[in-house]
Amino acid sequence: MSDQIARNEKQLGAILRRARKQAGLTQGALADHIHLRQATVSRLEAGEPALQLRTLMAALSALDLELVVRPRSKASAADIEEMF
Amino acid sequence: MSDQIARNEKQLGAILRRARKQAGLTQGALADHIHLRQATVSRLEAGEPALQLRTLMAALSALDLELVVRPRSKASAADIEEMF
DNA sequence: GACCCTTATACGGATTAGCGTATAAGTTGA
DNA sequence: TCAACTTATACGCTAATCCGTATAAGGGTC
Repeated sequence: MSDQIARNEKQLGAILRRARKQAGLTQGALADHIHLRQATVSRLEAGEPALQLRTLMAALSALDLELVVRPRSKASAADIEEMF
Repeated sequence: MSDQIARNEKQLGAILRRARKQAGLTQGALADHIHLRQATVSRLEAGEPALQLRTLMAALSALDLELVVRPRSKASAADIEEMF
């Protein structure tokens, strides 16, 4: 799988949806884990920008994911392997 | 600089603060760029969890940063650092 | 001390997330 | 085809964001 880069809410939501499915969870099951409603998970994955940061972090945590913040890469992800 | 890993809102806020300072911007200047108030930037950097996702993404964009979502790695120095 | 720049905090008001609950719409499998 | 599961959407409600504006609290220099 290639890098999961998110520069906006929609990309972030799409990444979360893929990760959740890969974990074999439904929106409802994930929502239970993080004590939020299934409707909220739905909106998160849909990329709504006005959701709370807490919702995102809770979902990431439940899916055992972490965020990395880095300068925007100009080149496509494919040609950057490791620089050192 | 090593990876900027964020597993919670506080770490994310700290990363944003470092990035902003490195860019030579004040909270007010950054707030102007993304059409938010200086007070909102302050709360974002303080790691308040209930801020909107839109606020985070706007700040990242203005600082020319992007997010990478990946499986959690082993505990890093950054985690232990802010672990109390 | 006094001054300036930056950051943190406050108040009233408008908008809205997330709640509980419920249901419509979409998807999958027998 | 159709039932079962999953996801998207709705309504009334409470609480909290973010707004504009303003001010208090730090931090540095003279």
